[in-house]
Amino acid sequence: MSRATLRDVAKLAGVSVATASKALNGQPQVRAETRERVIRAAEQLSFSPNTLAQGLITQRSGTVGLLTSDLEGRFSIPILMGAEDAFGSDQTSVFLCDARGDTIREKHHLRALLSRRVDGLIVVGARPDTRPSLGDLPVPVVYAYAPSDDPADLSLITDNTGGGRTAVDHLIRCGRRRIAHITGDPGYSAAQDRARGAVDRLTEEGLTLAGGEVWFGMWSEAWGRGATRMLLERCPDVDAIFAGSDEIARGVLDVLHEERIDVPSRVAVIGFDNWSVLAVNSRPPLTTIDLNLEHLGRIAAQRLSAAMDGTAASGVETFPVRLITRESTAPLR
Amino acid sequence: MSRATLRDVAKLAGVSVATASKALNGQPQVRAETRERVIRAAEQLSFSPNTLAQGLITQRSGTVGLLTSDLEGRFSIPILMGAEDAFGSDQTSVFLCDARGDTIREKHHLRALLSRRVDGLIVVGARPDTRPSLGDLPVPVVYAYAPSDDPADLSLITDNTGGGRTAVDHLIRCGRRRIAHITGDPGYSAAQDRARGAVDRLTEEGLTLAGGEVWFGMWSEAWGRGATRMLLERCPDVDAIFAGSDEIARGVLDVLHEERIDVPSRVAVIGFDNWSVLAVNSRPPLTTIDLNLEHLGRIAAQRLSAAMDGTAASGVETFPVRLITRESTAPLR
DNA sequence: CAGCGGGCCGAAAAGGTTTTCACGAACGTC
DNA sequence: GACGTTCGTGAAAACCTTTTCGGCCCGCTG
Repeated sequence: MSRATLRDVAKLAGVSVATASKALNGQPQVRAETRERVIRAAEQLSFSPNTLAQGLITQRSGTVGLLTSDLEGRFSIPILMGAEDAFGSDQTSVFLCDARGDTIREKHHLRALLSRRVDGLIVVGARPDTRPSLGDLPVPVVYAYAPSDDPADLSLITDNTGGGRTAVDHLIRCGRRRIAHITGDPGYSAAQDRARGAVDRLTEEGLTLAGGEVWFGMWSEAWGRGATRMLLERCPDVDAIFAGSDEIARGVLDVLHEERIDVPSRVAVIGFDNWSVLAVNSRPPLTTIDLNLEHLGRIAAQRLSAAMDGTAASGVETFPVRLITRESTAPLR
Repeated sequence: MSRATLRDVAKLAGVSVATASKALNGQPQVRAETRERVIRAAEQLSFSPNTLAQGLITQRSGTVGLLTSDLEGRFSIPILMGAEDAFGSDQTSVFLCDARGDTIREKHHLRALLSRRVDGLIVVGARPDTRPSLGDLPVPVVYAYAPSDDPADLSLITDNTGGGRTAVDHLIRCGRRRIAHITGDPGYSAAQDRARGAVDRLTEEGLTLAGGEVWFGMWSEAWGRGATRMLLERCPDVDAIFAGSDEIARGVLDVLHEERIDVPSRVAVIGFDNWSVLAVNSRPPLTTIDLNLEHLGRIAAQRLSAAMDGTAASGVETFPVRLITRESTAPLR
């Protein structure tokens, strides 16, 4: 099965390539009967236009690059799906490249992508902290998840502060008053932001954190377990725990369960990320905060399209997160 | 920042485009001094060749398509990484498309990829069962993870039977004799194959499954928990459990822990998949079977390269899995 | 000194498509 | 019957690069 060219189609239809092109592309200056003949010829040869040649002359390759450092991670994939969705998949295909956290590999991929004449670039960081800008490029770029350090770039991020606030707000609405916060590495802006949001909301309510302060540590179940044990010792009457990630929340649940402390009737637990393999399967299923990453991906695609059409934006846009209610939280009584 | 063409480079270097091309591509028929001049000009203009044009004439786009139905899943990503790795990333870029289990979406993506003149295709199924062949295509195809139903195609799969055998073998070497197997949906060939491997190895040793038979159910923690409870009731002296997935294994561990049954001293537990967020974080960390998917991806890339160079293969190749020993198994005593 | 071969370089074709422009025919108008 | 429109079609240029082949200049050989 070999590839037919437009010339083959034209010959079979008895017209010139120019006419064939116009017929297939819906240009008006061709007689209906002729168009019909061309289309039939194309089908008969199962012709499909060579996108490379098209790109060469239209100066649009119909491709974008997705440059990430978080492939096996769970962030780039939803973003990719959202983006794939927003570009019609027949219009635009996406090159996926994983730099694996390595700057020179990133440069490498960048060169390759530019050489392939991608129409735009989406850059997804591995963590929500600011990352170095790629600088001035011949194609539009949007940074998603991790913002660029250059305000002239366009960055799309999730609202971690708002997420912390939402989580605590939900716990308060459940009637909880003694709320603790166990979270990950304090070196991550995500940890800091979520904690800030949580504390802000608590302060509005005239409350302070159970346990006195935020329990920073690591993004792991083990830390969730350890911190929970310490927390229970220092503060046995805690009635809600806001975990900075679903992994941590799993550790929290594990220890509560071990101590025969019922969730949610005695202690409510809320996670962060809505990583479904963790959140759905836990006992009980975990209320958590969803980052809305597919949405972020869709917006990234839209912004990219806009920029390709000449209306580029810049600055940082923050997108709201979403509360997912499951069974690990419930009103008191 | 706009894109320089080879003609710009040639003009700046004071040579013809032909010479410029040869200079940059290391062709011998150009004087060293001239080459030097061209290279400097190229750097100065930060020239990068237009891959579309190159592809047009060499008849090679330097791209491959990865068609999957398992994006948020954990299988395609390692395969993608392996493939990206095996193709030099500067030589070949990969288009990632997710059909989301939808046949017409798959057709759609396929059209788009062929239109983009990909040099080859890797098809990754969502589950290890046989899937329909894409049929005769103008480019080579390799099926990975899920084999094609057409023996004329080339399929690369993991050895699930061998995995079951390896798991049980490990438990036997740990001195266990009363080994149970809790696994997922019996409609998955993976479940059947793993079970068969396990039973085979048991039979060789003159043993039978603790609990009398394989506990088929669902691929979830909840099933792991439920099955374990039933198992303990029917067969309280079980000394090892082989779980058909890490998710199930998590459920198993959870109940054992709840029942204060020590792992691994009283019951050893082994999982399947080496899904690290589950396996590494569990208590204790989970011994499991790794599918070696990156390796599968690398081989897929190699087979594809070979096919592109004219030496196509067909049939089904099975690749061994790998035992990852952590702390949920240990010799008795 | 004629002829020849080797070393470097440039002109041109090729790859597949889109788009512009010119051309011819058919038709209507005066 | 001459002229102006409109409609449909085709020739050719353009996109950017690689590759073939011919040509030029030099130095060498006979």
